[in-house]
Amino acid sequence: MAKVIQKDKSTEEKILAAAKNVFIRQGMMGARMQDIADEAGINKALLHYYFRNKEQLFDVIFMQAAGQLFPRIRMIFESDVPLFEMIERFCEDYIEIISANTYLPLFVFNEINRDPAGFMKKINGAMGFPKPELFLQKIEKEIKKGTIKKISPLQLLLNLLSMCIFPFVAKPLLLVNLQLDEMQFRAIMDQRKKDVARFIIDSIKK
Amino acid sequence: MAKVIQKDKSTEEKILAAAKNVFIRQGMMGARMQDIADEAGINKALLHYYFRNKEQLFDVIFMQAAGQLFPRIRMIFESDVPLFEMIERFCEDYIEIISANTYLPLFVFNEINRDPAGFMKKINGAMGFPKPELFLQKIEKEIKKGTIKKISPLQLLLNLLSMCIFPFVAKPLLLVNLQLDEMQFRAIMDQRKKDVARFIIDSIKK
DNA sequence: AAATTTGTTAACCAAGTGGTTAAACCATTT
DNA sequence: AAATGGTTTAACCACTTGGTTAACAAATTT
Repeated sequence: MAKVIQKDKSTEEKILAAAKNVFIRQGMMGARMQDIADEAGINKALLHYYFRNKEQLFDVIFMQAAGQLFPRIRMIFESDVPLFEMIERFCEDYIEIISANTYLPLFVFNEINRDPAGFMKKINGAMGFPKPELFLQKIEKEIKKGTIKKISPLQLLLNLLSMCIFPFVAKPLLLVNLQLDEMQFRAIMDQRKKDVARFIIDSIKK
Repeated sequence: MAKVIQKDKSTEEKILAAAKNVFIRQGMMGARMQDIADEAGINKALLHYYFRNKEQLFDVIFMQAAGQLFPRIRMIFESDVPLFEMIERFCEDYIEIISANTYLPLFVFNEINRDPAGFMKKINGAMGFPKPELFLQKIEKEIKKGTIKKISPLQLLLNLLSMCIFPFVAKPLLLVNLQLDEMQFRAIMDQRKKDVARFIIDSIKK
């Protein structure tokens, strides 16, 4: 029970929390090791004691962020449920996951933009990137069955991803432009779980 | 074919072109004045001769980019045409405009994220940010008339923006993950102009 | 053509930058 | 209490950063 053989992790945790904040605010390039140390309330040398250098620290933060997102997306895309249910699940789960870390999408897209090949290598090496093949197949099957309208599966996938992910990318703009606070934004996104799914299904069902 | 050896291009133009590339690749924080000078093929001191400092140079680039986007969006949102036509126009025009500069959305969202209040001040001072009020009103009117389904106007606006803008934010991911080249991406986005409008209208019309 | 203004450069600088070092601190073990 | 070994710090270092200077070259004006 109280078998805490682990060394005291409070410093490491403080560093990770601080680094996450700074990297999100400033990006990999803009982040300063001194800022991270200050935010963690420690000496800069101690950063290098726990994480050899900036890139390694960033990778830990990034993989930690990616690790809490991609595997769950993957599971949804690989689950063998009917198309409409898969759409509903994706909206529900994706928006729920990201609502706890709204910064994630912009953070991830910036990293991909900075180094697309390196990103895929990192991710695929560690956990495998979500592949939407099954989702695309399901769409084609339903079209052939005649249960949904004829539509490009790729375009439908883009629509689903867009409507779930984009509002988080645009969050700072929405907050300042529509003068929303965090709670209102959260409420809108909560409503959106059901709205997006219904919006899509309404559009494609015959 | 490299036809124009840009000797006729003025130094200022060379700087602006170089700065744009570097700022897009590296972001405001990641960009180095030396890199911009190198890419422009000039001495670093000459950069400061034309643009006093980095921030001013960035502002020029940014306002130039914003200036070719926001006024046109504004015009669409303020044009007095029926709802469905406004949706069609938005998809058509937005995707067409951005296709010529696919980097713009991510660039803009990063800047907003870096300093939301400062962004609004800059933009509103210079050109006015597109206000979707008329669009929202039109939706409510159509709902009352009973020509479209009951739907939250804000959610519908988010859907429209998401589906038009997001694919450009996600472009590097799409290219590397779906193994597309620039031409294929362009073709998909071209197809999308009509597809998104129809997708939306199919979903909301009674 | 002389004087003046504009464009361009190499060399430089102060203030950071990521990263290292050596010494100190502190909880256990001996 | 001395020794141990992981943790933390102040001081430091080599290098990069944005920005400046002073001299020079090329137009432009007189």
